[in-house]
Amino acid sequence: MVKIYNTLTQQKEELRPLEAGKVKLYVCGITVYDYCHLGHARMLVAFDVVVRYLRFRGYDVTYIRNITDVDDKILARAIENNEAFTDVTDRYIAAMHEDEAALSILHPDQEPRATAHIEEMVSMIERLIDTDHAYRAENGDVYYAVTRFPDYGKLSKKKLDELLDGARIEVGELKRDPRDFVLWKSASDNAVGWDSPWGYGRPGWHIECSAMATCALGNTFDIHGGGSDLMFPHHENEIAQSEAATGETFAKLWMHNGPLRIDDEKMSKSLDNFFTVREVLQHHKAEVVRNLLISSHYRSPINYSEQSLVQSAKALERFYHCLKDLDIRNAKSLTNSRFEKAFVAAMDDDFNTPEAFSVMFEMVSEINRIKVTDQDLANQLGALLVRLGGSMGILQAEPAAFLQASVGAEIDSAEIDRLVAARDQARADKDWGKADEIRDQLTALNVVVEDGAAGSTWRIEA
RNA sequence: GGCUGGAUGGCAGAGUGGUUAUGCAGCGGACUGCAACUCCGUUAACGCCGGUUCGAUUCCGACUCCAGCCUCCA
Repeated sequence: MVKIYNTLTQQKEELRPLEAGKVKLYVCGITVYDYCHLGHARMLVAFDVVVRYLRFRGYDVTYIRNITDVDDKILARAIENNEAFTDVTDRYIAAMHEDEAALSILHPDQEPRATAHIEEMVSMIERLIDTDHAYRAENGDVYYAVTRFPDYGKLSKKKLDELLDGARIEVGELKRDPRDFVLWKSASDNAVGWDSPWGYGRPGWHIECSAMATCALGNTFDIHGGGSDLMFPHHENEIAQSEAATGETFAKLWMHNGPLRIDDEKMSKSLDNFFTVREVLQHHKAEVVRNLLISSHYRSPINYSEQSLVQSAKALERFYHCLKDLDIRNAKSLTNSRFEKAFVAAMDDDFNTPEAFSVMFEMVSEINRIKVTDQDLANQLGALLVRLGGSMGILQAEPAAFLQASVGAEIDSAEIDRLVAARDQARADKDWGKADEIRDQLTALNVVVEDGAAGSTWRIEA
């Protein structure tokens, strides 16, 4: 029984899909005007774990994550670079797919783009105008009349009159109410845009998700997710638009992942602490980054720092060290063990990855303890460990490959093998001085040698 | 100012009305030529003040501090 924290009700709820065994999930994706940053990665990984785990639990998940491929920032970037806005979006969509692949993020089942759903947006806006939830301003803009939706604020727990205090009144205001938000922006004929009943223009940001989500999943679906910073106004507005247009509940359950911080500061361009995924992956193993992103609960803030990366790397080293001597491939995963039950209980409880990790580390201890005396059981436990790790998208690499991989510096593994063999010979000759000298050379290369019963192995020190 | 969430051992980070989270680090021991890896043992915590209770880190209330959102934002 999977329980998920619902932002709407502010409590954990049992997952009861509309259709038994099937989960329909919509997540707000990325606006593609630049490379993905670590905050994006956090969101992508958080929902990747949701999808992987629900599938692990036997659910048939339909995962939709949109791409915002038209908006002011994209258009500004296109002008800046003197290129077509589609050149900008094509480039960053391709880059996003590369980043996702590197971080072992599964493809959504559909990746709808805003520009491919203008028609649906227009017809939704028409319905909103017909029902007096929206109005056309003099210049062709269309606004949503927030006061016409009594439930406005139910997701972010804001009261309409409280919003008035903070609302910014813009110069040349065309809105009837400062809290209203734009559904359709009029545009000059030479700008990017589409024809509409209200004139040439382009859609507002919020309407695209309402249109694409209902188009792909129906008026009502199971889970809607996104970053916590999207809760207001984006998700609040999605609810207002969709529920006013369809008269039905939009998403039953809302999930929000917590923010990513950099060295204990909010990540922002002004602080110049903005890391892109590809920058980070030049210096760190993708799995280490991914593991860092799931080592805290998805709703908590995560701090990204050199220290937290080292911790993540060490945790993975412990796993892979344990798996290294096992024969996983020919082992059958243990079923129904107390470990699996504890793991499932942890993950069923709102995807509690830290608690799941504690179970997995207990498995590591157990495997290390018995691996000499009961190789068979150790292999089975190892297979289980890999299977459980798979439900979170980790531990799928070859242990030796993980341990000997290095990022950034080129490693000459043949040379290392030669040094290790030479040291082994020196040890066989009981020439400790020479053996230690070679080890010093290896240490200088960031290589740690480990002498085992079956000979010496090496790994790259994180 | 409003709303939401948080304050746990040296660090990271779960959880629980009474019993070891877990990882890293520390300490003692085993293993090792010495290490590394691993194992065994071990130290150490629940912001502050009240209340409920036989008993609270865990429930309730006040307080202090922190973060996020209220503007584009994953």
